[in-house]
Amino acid sequence: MGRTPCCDKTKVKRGQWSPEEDEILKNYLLKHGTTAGNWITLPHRAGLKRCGKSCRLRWLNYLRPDIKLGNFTQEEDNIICSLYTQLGSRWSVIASKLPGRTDNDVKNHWNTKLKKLLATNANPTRNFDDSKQVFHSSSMVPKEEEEQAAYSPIQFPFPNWESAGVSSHILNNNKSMVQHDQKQFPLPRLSQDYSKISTSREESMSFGSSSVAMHENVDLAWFNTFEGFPIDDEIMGAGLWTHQSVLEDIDFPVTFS
DNA sequence: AACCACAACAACCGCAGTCAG
DNA sequence: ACTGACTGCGGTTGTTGTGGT
Repeated sequence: MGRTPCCDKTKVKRGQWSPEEDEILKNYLLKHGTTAGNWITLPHRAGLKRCGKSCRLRWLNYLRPDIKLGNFTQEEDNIICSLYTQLGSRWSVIASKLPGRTDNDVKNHWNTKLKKLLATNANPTRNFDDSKQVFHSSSMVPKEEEEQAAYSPIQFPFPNWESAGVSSHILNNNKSMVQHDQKQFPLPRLSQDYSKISTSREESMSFGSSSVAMHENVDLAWFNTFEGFPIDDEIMGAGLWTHQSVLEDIDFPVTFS
């Protein structure tokens, strides 16, 4: 026995919403709210020939008063990319960090723009050239790394890190000390074998304003920024998510390869 | 102008979780 | 504890717009 359909699809209108339908739905929900009754019966109550799920989606994604329309900002892009590396495709959670944005909006934006941007920026074959303090591609890619890349297209926790100038901050502060949360610990030296760093969903995490990747061959690689770290406002404005709870789970100082 | 390819966005579908009866 | 209604979510598809040839 199959699942009971939520509505009779032969009797409901489908496809694009007309301005008139939008107006009816918006007026009804502004007057009665979304909690008076359920979504299934709402179309009938409001006088719409639509599926309840369709009404809900239309309201949540486009008609709500607090919806933020228009292009995504660079800051929002960075937040999405950063959270995607940590959470995967949990669009509703990611959208909750972006006021006014919906999960559908974020998902579409990722699928049409950010995923491609990432594919361009995050070449999984990159290696770090310590002498030149840059990353470059290598034609020699171990099979293990190819498999890792296939598992997760995300190779860096912050896909725009290079264009944002993050690498220079990492590299210029190898010997610095930073202070954070009453603790002192050395900034790590980034592994020269950068290609071994994995940021698969299980292995990556973020804390403070810093994104960190862990790997069996690289105890910890410092990617981005840290409070107390001499970074500029532009990068701070990238809006990387603070995850204090993770910070509390880490014993400092950590070791670096 | 017509056609095609691609991008962007809107909407749908079905599954899984939640909760009340 | 079980069941079904309902909701929320993420994957996918459909539609429209735009730029190139």
